[in-house]
Parts: sequence; structure tokens; C-alpha cells
Amino acid sequence: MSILNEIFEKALHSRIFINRELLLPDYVPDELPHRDKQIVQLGKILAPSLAGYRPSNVFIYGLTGTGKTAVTKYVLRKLIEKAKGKVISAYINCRNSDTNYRVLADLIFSLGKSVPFTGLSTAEVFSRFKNYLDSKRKIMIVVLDEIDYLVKKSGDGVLYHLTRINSCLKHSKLSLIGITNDLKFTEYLDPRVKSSLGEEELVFPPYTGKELEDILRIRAEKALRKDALAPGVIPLCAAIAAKQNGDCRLALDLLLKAAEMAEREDANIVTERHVRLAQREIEKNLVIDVIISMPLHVKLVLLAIYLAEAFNTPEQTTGEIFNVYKDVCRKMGVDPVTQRRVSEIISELDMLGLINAKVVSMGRYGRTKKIKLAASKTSILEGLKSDRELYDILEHIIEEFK
DNA sequence: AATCCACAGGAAGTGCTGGGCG
DNA sequence: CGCCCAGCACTTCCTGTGGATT
Repeated sequence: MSILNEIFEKALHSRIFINRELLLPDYVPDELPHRDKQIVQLGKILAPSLAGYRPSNVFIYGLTGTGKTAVTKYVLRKLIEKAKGKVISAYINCRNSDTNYRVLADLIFSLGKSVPFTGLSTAEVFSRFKNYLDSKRKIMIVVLDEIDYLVKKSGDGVLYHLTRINSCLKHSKLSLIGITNDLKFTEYLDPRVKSSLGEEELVFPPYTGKELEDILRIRAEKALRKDALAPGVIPLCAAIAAKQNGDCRLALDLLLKAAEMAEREDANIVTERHVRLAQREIEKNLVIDVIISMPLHVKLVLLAIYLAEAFNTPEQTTGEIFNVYKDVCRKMGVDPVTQRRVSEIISELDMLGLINAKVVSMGRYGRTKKIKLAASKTSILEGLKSDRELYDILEHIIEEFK
């Protein structure tokens, strides 16, 4: 009892945190340093909505953690406050809703209605959305975050209809804000969608190390106790994140995790060592998270690549991986999938960043992918072990491969 | 210059799940 | 209830291809 009490007391009187929330990734602060220009630009674009005009569609481009989402949410929040009910908005993350159907379902939900999450035809859902929206008599601003995920997976069908919806609306208007970190994806877009979505374009440059330091300082001031930070901590977080394309989300996460590490150790201050630990943990968790959600055969192909690299050469071709994979399947008593599918899985793993797969031609010796691991072996192994089915036999299979 | 390997990767389809609708 | 719909993991069948070797 008294132990528990002690734990709770400690949580109440943290030596590190004042307000942990301020470091969480989806927290939108009251001020966004070094993004004034973008805030003004976006504000100018959206302002006409206050007078009842439809704002231009906007296309926002910038790498991860450059403040695209934060700025958009921030400007939208201010706008909605000012609009006194004339303007409504919806925020959709297309990584979660990566099908045409789900985007529309989410839009309807944000209008306060609901729709079955499967079963209807997309056309039906679209027409319902149109009717609901028109009956609202509002200007609606729709944010499609990570829009490239939607387009790559489901095409630009919804986008096309959404950009043309205004001609079917009598009482309402709709504007789109598309956010992406992949500029190349516009190649997949129907030119009509592309020009419509790109009525206005905003670019978010990566934060510099100095800017990241600034941001971290401002946040840390309110989130953490004054003397809880060793002097090198913030510069280190900023430096690591600056190397990762100026990713502010990573910088904040590093600081948060480092502080948590320190707290768990019962330390009085966060040191650079904690940041290093945090860095390793973040990387590991990233890897484990993606592996957990993968279907069995994707895991098995990843295992095959792991085994090939651990016990053979550090660079393999599709055919060789396929053989190892078939071996693994046999040992597990599972039917293997076709090489066509394995080739696709390898591309998927490459996109997830777990491996590097590059198409190369070896002349007479064919054309294939050169494959090697991109994530740390221990993280991958741990990720694979998180699968109950694999956990039991993994050690066994690895033994056999030696 | 022609050949030919070892695949890449597109197209279309299947079987299954999980949910409509009337 | 029967039928329809979207999504997913996967198959079948296929055409395409960079460049070392012949």
C-alpha cells in the first residue's frame, strides 16, 4: 500500500514535469514560432470565407514535422472562432482513412451525421454527404492531411468529385486543403484535380537546428521544471531532429521521452544520456509498431530477409529471398505465397522503411531487386517476436539457420 | 548488334470478411 | 432472406526491360 502511495505521490509531484501534455505530438500551441509567414499566407487564403465567399483550395507541401498540420489547425481554429458559425471545418488524416469510402464517411460524421462504415456504394455515400452539406448552408473547409496516402491507395476519385461538388451545391460551399510531404504524388493526379487543388500552394521549409532549439525552449519552459534540464539536452534534441529533415515532431518526442526516461530513473535532471536512450527507443518503437500490424506473410518475408542477412550475404535478390522464405514456410508448415506476391511484399517493406530494395540490372544475370535491411536487427527481431505465432518458433528457426 | 536472364510490375480475377439494403 | 458492396490478401497470366555476355 505504502509503495503504491509513494508511486502516486511521485506522479503528483514530479521532479521533471510541470505539464507533460505540452510535449505531446498533437498538442497545438498558442504560438507557432518561425511559421509566421505560413500562418499569414494561409490566413489570407481562407479569410474570404468570413465574407461568405468560397476560399481557394490549398495545397500544402512540406516534410514531416515542419508544422503543416499544426499551422493548418491553428489558422482554422482562429477562423472558426471569428466566423461565428458561418464556417465549419473537418480534419481528416488520410493515413487512417485511406479509402474513398472512409474519407466520405468521415466527412459525414463531421457534419454530425453517421453512415455505416461499410456496405453502401461510394456514390451513395457521396450523394448523402452532398445533401447533408447543402442543408447546412455553411462554408465547409476540409483538410485532407497526408493526402498522398489516399491517392496512392485509392486514386483521386473522391478528390475529383469533391473539387467539383460546388457546382451541385445551392446553399453551401466547400474548400479543400490538401497536405502532403510527398510532392511527387501529384503525378498520379488527374490534371483537373491537380489544377483545382493547387489553386494556392504553400511550402513549409524544414526547421533549422536553431529554430528547433527555439521551439523546444518555449515548450520546455512551460512543460518542464526550470532546473530539470541539463544544458546540452535541448541542443542535442534539436540537432538530432535537424538531421532528420528538421522534423519538429521528432524533436519534441525526443524531449518528452528523454524526460520520461529521467523520471523513470528517479533522476532530478534530464541529461544528454537520456536523450540518446530516448532516440534508441523511438527508433525501436517505430519499427515494432509497423511490424505488429503486418499480415503473416509480410512478417515471414521480413524474417527471410533478416535470416539471409544475418547468416549469408548482407545483400540479397528477390529470388534468393523467395527461396529462404519458402524454407521458412516449410519449417512452419505454412503454404507459401507466389513469387509475384513476395516481390510486392518486398516493395511494401521498402516503403515502410524497414528494408532498402533497389531495382538493379545485372545484365546477363537478369534484373532484380537488391535487398538489405534498413532498420536495426534487434528491433526487427523484437517486432517479429511480438507475434505470438512467431514467438514460439523464432528461436528454433534461427538455430536451424546457423 | 543481338541475345537473354531474372526478375519487375500491370491487369484482371478469386475467395473471403464484414457489413449494408429492402 | 438473398443480394450487393468495398476492402484485403493473394493468384494467374502477362508483357517489359537494363545491360553483361555472346
